[in-house]
Amino acid sequence: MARPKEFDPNTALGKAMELFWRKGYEATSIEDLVTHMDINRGSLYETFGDKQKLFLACMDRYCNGMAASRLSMLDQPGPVLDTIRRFIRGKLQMALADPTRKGCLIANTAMELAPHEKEIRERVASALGGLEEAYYQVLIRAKKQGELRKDQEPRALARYLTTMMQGVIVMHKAGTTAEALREIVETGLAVLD
Amino acid sequence: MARPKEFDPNTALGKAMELFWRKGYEATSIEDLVTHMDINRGSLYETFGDKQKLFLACMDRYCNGMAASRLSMLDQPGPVLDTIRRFIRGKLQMALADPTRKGCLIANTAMELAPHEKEIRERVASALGGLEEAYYQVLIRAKKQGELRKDQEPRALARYLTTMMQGVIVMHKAGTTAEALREIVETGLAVLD
DNA sequence: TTCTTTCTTGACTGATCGTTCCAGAATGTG
DNA sequence: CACATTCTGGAACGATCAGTCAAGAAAGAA
Repeated sequence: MARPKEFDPNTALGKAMELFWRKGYEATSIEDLVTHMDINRGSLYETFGDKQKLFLACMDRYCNGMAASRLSMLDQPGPVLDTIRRFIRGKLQMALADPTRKGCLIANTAMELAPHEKEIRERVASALGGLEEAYYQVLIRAKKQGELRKDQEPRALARYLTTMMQGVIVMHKAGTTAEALREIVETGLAVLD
Repeated sequence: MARPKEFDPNTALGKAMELFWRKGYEATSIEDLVTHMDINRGSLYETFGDKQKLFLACMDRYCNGMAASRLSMLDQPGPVLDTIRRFIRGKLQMALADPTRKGCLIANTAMELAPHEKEIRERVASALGGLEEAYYQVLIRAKKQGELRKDQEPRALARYLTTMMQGVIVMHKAGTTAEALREIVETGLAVLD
């Protein structure tokens, strides 16, 4: 009869995600992971496969969290564009509340690994596409409710908003002040006016 | 009498910069550098110090190139805002012409190392500040010539433009198409309208 | 030609890398 | 209690890491 695991794979995966998110892929060693996840290296390999498979699982875990976050913030009553403004300002607040300035795992990975790893590039593109699609669906409603001008294209705006927030993440990691970041976001949101 | 070096330190530095720019800091080994720079490891250490000092020298080299590029594109005649538009579109063109999608060394470094390395964070902030300042000087002229509305703040717009381009870099590395990137940039430039 | 200084070549060091493997422990059924 | 199966702990493997060092080569002045 098999001995049950002494660790919870899901909890361990969450811890691995935190570490990869903060340090990146290359700078995170198996030793780092084993210590942070509080499991032994044999269990890590048996449960997750290898370092890259673990990383991919972490990206999935992160994207699941993002998807839930989008659902809870975009499906809200009131003026549609305000929904987007609140969502984006909320995202900025969350980033500003993070003293380690680890940014977004997807953006981090886009920069570090996407140009070199096809499977990772596809995962990143899929994640960004999901975020863009969420904006798009909301902007379509905004268009229908007359909140957008004729020349304001939902798809273009959705892509733009996704991109702008990536830029905010880069500036945040570079050390830009909270005040400056808020100003940048407000300036960028002017595209919706 | 000393034997002269068989390699040109400036040429070697340029090659190191290319490699760090493409692969990042952690993923680039001394072996990679030695091979790519076409010098031997003793010369690398004797000339540049160590890996991190070499990296910092590469950042300086990159920033010098950026500064020259800004000068040559921002000081131009004609409507001032068009100068910025051309500069940004030119930057996008340069990025799109790069099959390796290596992005911008400053943005890459902001994401990979800035949160963890104080000196690197300062260098990154300085570089981004220089770019922002260039936009700012041009936007002040635009304001004076009546090309900006009263509510359009040069400093806010300068920060915003710097940020938006970081976002474009992330999306480019993530695999976004040229068409989509052009649309994003045009949408983002609408803030200047 | 000799001598001094510096360069190149590449071996070497100690540490760490990702991954595999083994001994002993723990689990639960028969 | 015995047994089969799985888990934990952590050593070990082969490779690579950043950085150091020694032998021999090259340069040019005396």
